[in-house]
Amino acid sequence: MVVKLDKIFDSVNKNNIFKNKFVLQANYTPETIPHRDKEIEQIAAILAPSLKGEKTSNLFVYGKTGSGKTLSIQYVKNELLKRVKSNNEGVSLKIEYLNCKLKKVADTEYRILAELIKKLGGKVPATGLPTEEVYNRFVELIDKEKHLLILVLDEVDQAVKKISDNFLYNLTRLNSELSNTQISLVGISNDLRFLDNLDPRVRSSLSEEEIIFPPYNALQLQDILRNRAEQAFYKEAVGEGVIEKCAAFAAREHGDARRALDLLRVAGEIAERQGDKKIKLKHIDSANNKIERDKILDVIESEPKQFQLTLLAIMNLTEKNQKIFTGEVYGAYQELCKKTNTEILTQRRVSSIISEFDMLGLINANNISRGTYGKTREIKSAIPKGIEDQARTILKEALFV
DNA sequence: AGGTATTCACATGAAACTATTCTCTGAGTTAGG
DNA sequence: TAACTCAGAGAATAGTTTCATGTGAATACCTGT
Repeated sequence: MVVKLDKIFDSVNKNNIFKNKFVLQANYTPETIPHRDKEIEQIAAILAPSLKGEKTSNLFVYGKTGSGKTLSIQYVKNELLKRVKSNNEGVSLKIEYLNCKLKKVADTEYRILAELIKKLGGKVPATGLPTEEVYNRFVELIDKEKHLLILVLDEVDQAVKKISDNFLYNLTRLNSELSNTQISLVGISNDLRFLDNLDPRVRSSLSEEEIIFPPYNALQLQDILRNRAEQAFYKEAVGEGVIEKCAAFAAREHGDARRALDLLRVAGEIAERQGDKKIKLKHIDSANNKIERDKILDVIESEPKQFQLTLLAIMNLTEKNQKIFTGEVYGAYQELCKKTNTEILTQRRVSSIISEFDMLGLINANNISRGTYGKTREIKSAIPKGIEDQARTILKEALFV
């Protein structure tokens, strides 16, 4: 055993691939953002009036995941703040960034406000207050002194989906209640249709300005990857065609740069673990599989118990039949509940759970009608064959079946 | 044969309920002066 | 009398249940030829 571990530790020590892995991690902010000059300039132009202490237009930013939205905004934000500091003209500018997607941080109106208050140096209990009161405290806090406040709401679509859009309406309307401070909103979304199903009042005020981030194409992705790879890896560690292949993979997925970087990092990790001195093309393939697999298994593992029971029921049934229906799933689910001594939920609820799995992409469900035999959903497992067994094991362990 | 009515087995939505978590408030209690 | 404790009221949220309503097409049921 000892020998084995030594080997592993040695291989880490030798580490002839990574120079600085941090560069490839998701939360790393590079100094340069290639191929986004135009967008950054636009953002800067829109937000520039804030330097003079004027309220800027509200801004709405679109773009698929990994197209550099957040990065660009952060960049402009930092530059603005730097400028304000050096200008020293007594303009008090605050820019707060908030990611609305993070669970437990910001998925209700209350929590978003609470989080903002916390970031601005205030304090508010995690629960117990009426939402109205939190608004008041928020207003009180920011209106105390003369400020210019720019709120950056990342993934607003998520927030609105969960909360309803009058939360945004309240925010836009807040300016009229403020005497000292002015608020501008910057919304970031990766859903292009998001604005369409928004209250017209909110829409018009939120999207005074709009910027669309086009996805990166394969060549641009290569640039980005090369840029980072230089810092992340030792010179000889990246094999021929590796960058190109990563870029190609990610380009296929709507030009997601984050995905491309992940791919490169995981490929590096795999190469390292296998004791190779170089990242080769085959490592990328395994990396691609691994990322895909981990994503699915993570989701499965972190799902609540009732969800896991439902999923196991579905998996057990799909093993026997190609096509299964809601009723059968509910039946199998009930059996499992009895076996595991779990409370049985109503069919209505299980139906919702099935819908959620569909959204997560763990299953495919289609509404079909079977004539006299009723209308139902036809369910198919979307878990790749290769990891079904692993998935099943995880489920069984989690449920003590 | 062709047309229409029925019927099934759920889907989908809305509202109401439950348990839990947390703050705030004010009454009652305690300890010190 | 000030400080402290503690129970109860009120809020918010997640996860559910209850109730109500919707629905697509295979089949049953007519109907007139």
